[in-house]
Amino acid sequence: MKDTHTHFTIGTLAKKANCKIETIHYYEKIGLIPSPPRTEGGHRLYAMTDSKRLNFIRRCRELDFSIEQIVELLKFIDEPDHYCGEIKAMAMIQAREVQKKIDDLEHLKKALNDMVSQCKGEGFSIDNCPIVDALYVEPEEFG
Amino acid sequence: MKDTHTHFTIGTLAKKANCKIETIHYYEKIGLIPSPPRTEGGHRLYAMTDSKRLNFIRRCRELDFSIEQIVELLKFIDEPDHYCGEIKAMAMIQAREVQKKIDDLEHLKKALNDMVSQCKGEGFSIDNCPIVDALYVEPEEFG
DNA sequence: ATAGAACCTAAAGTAACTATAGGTTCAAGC
DNA sequence: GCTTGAACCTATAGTTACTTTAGGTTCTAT
Repeated sequence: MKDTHTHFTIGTLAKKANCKIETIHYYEKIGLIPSPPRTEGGHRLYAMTDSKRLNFIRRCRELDFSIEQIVELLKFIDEPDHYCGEIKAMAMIQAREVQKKIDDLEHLKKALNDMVSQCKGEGFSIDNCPIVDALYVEPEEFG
Repeated sequence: MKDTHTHFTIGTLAKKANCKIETIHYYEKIGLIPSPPRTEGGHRLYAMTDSKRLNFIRRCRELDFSIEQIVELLKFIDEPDHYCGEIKAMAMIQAREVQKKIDDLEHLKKALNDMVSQCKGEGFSIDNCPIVDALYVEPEEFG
């Protein structure tokens, strides 16, 4: 019996991280995750650490972080010799970025909800739709 | 004197819609906006209708609608027999999507802030990182 | 031993633009 | 009328973060 609890194939890793095998290949190619050991035949073998790392990456991607930003975040993890001050500073910068993104999205949400609440959905034709009107905004200077 | 009030060049249109000339070229190429008439020399000439349409497209893009979704929205606008219920539905779906993203980001922000306040001086490794722990979600079946 | 699932590499395709190259036209100033 | 430079033209390549395709190899279960 193989030690399937501590070592698994790329397909299993993909399922664990909820992504495709090709995505893992891609991350390896760009150096976001390390090249794992292989079987005799060349199949990749992963461990829990890899799963955690990939999971982190995928969650960050879901949150719209760019690969470049994730590289930065992973520095927190990959360089444990960093002093606390540096880590703190980077985490704070990252938190500010996140806040900015939240603010942007709140704005977006409000715009969408405003449109929705002004529109009764029925009885309005396109010529008389608040959503269309809301989106057809002329710029101040070039009307 | 040219009729600059009703006809303008691509550069002017770009400014009106707050986008680049190349983006307009691109939209024309993919058929999102019609090919306008040209001058003798081949320069594109636009009218107010074009400006309105492009403005609508750009606003939708700002709201994270995909080009494909915008094609759908424009169908509703181009076919006056449609009611705006469809547009409302799409806006609602979009708003829900945005809310989900906000919730995730709030989570991440908390994780980052927690990390800042928990930082005591040692570095974090992959197995000992508050951010990773906060983001790592065990998959249901594959723990 | 063999079938088929899972894996491998390399290259091309996708969305929604952006950037570059190299040439043409237009409008203003002399 | 001529020149100059901004604005425009086309076509192609580059960007990000993957996904898809093609064609071949390995692994595992019967």
